Amino acid sequence: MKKLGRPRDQDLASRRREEILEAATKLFARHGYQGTDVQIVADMLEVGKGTIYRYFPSKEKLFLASVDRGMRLLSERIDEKVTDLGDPLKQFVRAVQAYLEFFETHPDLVELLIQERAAFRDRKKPTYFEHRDANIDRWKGILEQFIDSRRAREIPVNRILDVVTDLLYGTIFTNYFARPARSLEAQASDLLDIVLNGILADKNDRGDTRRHDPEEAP
Amino acid sequence: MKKLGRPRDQDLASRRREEILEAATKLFARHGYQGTDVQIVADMLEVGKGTIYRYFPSKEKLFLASVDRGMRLLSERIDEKVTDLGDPLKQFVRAVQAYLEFFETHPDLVELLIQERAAFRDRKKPTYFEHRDANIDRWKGILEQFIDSRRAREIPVNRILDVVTDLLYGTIFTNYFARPARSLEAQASDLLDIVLNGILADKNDRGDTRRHDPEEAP
Amino acid sequence: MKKLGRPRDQDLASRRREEILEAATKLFARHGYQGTDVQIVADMLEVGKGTIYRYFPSKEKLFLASVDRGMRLLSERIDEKVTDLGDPLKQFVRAVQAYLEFFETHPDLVELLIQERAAFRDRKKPTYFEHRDANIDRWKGILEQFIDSRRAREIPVNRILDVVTDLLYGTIFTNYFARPARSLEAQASDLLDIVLNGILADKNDRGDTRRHDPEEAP
Amino acid sequence: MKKLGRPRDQDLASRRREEILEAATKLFARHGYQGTDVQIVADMLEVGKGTIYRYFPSKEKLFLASVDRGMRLLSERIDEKVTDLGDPLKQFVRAVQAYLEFFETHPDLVELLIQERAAFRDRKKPTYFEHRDANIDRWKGILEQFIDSRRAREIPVNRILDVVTDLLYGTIFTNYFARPARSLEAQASDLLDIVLNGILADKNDRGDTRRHDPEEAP
DNA sequence: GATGAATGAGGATTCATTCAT
DNA sequence: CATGAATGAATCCTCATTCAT
Repeated sequence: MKKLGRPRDQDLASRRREEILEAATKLFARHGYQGTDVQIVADMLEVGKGTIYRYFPSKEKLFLASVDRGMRLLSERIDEKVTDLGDPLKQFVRAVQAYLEFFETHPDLVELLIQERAAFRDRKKPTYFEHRDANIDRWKGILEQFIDSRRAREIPVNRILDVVTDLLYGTIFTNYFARPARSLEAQASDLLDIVLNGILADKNDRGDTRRHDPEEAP
Repeated sequence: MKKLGRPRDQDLASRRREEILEAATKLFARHGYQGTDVQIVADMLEVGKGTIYRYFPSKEKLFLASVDRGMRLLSERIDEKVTDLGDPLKQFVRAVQAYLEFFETHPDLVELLIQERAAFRDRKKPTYFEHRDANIDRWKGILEQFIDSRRAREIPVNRILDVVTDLLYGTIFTNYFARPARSLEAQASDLLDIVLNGILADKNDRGDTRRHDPEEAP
Repeated sequence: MKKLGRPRDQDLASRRREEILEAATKLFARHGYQGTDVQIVADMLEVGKGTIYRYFPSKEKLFLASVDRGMRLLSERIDEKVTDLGDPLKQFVRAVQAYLEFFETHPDLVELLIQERAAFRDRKKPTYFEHRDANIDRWKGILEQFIDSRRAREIPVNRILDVVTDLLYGTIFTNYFARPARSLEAQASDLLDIVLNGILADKNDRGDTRRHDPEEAP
Repeated sequence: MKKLGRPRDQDLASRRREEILEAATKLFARHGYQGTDVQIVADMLEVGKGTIYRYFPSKEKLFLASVDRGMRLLSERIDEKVTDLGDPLKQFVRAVQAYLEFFETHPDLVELLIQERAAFRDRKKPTYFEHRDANIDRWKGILEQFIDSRRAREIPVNRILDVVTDLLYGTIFTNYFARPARSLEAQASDLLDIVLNGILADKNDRGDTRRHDPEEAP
């Protein structure tokens, strides 16, 4: 007697969820979190507003699920690109390229990251950093390998990763809202050139930059 | 010849403006743009709401003026620190240090930058980039000098500046909302070490990172 | 001649109705009329929401049927207790006792009566009064008998019934939401003592209470 | 410098509050709590909806303040009528009369009491009982005096008050929604006649009504 | 000049009811 | 028959802005 009547359709449900997240991502990116009425999400999908609320209990949850989906897609993309590469340097380079590529083809996600920070300032660790922290150990391992092989200078991996992740983070924002369009490959290459080689001609030209104290002249 | 000296009212008015901007900065940072009622700004200053509107024609203008004030303070601070330094490398290093220092002591401004992007997504070039663009040529000159002197590798200055400004931009955001507190000097130093020297032990270890095409194996 | 005996489905249907009303009574009492979603009634019975609508055409009808069921149970209970008692006074006393007892064991019905008045203020004579009016003539007869036998004072039975029904009505509400628990028997007894005997020591001590006009002192 | 600008007008504020409560009482009584949109309160007063919210932070608070105001008016009215009467019986009689009178001229309050119980079932002790409890001790004293003077039978005052307050409570509800209009004086008088004198002709005619156990025949 | 009283457009969410499966 | 997916009208409350005092 349990299963009379219309059966619950799990497949339908997850297809719907996905469709809704796709539309929501687009609209939250276009209009911002506050500027997006749940109604317009419903309109875009040609369903009733109540339907959205069947799948997501609130606008907030809908938004956060959209961000999370975006970050999952990013992780998957990077994993795909990096798998099967033995050389740690190659893995590193590919990851940087994949990261920049992903955000170029998914600019909506950049917007979502900003919106999330703006709207949930004090309620939630940003999804971006949650995902970053979940992956960071793997990259520590890869970089350590690379340093152990003497191909990189002996810099604590944490410092390298801080600099690199900050640089990438800053890059996607700047690309997104203040940089004239530009070839991705060129950009990745330039960025890597500097990170890998630095800008100095001579590595000994910089005595006063370590633990520099501005008050105490040399 | 009624009044000698500076007109008193002018002064009063600009002191008021400044007070309002200071309070507004704090509150917009704490509650976000949407979350900040003009009323609470008035409350913090113990004036009527109407008074705020006498000095700023709208909440939007008040907010943008707050951001602008913050960016002006940043520019002034950097200028102060850099003036009188002859060596271009020293100027560069000091500017990076001053920038990071400023945002550490003025975290509210980081928040304001995010809020501005989130709230005025499509209405306005972010104030941050307006200021950056106003200063960038000066830094191009400094870096060119540096390169001409053969102390830096011959990399187009635009590329260097893109990487460095992206890195700084990413750093202040990450510092602001996801990094455990850490000595500023150490951070500046680590960042500069990598930017100046790169992470590779050997500058010839990277043939495949320029204009890399992932599909075409070497 | 397909089916002998009572048609099975008829039975099933009315069992279902009864189950639904039982659950609905509990839930309407717990959450109020507005606060009770049809969904939670379905959930409690582990059926689909549509099933509820198969048995009751609307939430309103479901609610009113719940109240009606409660009042029918009350009437039945009182009839049971009163049948076979010859003495009119005994019948009266037993009815009062049974009434108070019933509402003590069915507090949900008190809540339903309030909810009905609150929600259908202007759309319907309260079910409680419909039932009361249906029974009142019988009690008039009983009381008249009692008065005719000279055991009660010659007071118009309508007046007595008004006072008694008002008192009972007030008692169940007060019991329900503002009285510390107390023995039912004691309560019934106290109430009847006052109604039957009054509170005065001397029946002549009250000249100024009949048709009293506060402006005109005696 | 404190008191420049438009001064706060305390008088205006409390006049407004009173006006709003008056309108709200009428409308909550007419349409019920749920059925009353704050907008229609605003409309009745020809002000904006926001104005209502300036004076009461929520619909709930507005409603509860309306009930409270009603109960305060009732208390005042009874106090007025009872003051300066020496005889405890007279005070009692007058209070009963004033109570019934008040609810006859303020039927809206009856409705509010029902609505309050229906809507705030589990969130709040009903305002009616809060007020009743605040006054009950005074009446205990008065009745005790009366009993001590041997004019009333020796019944615990609590029992008397329970019966009387229940009766009054039941009466106002029944009057309000199920009784054909009737002279108040007559009603008060009938009610008091029964409470004071009881309905029995002979006080000894009721051996089986005290602590009656229906199972055990006499 | 300064104030704070008034306004009302705007937006998130709920839930009774319908009906395709 | 039974179900649960879909719907959208209904409703509370916020807050930027105006302007009489």
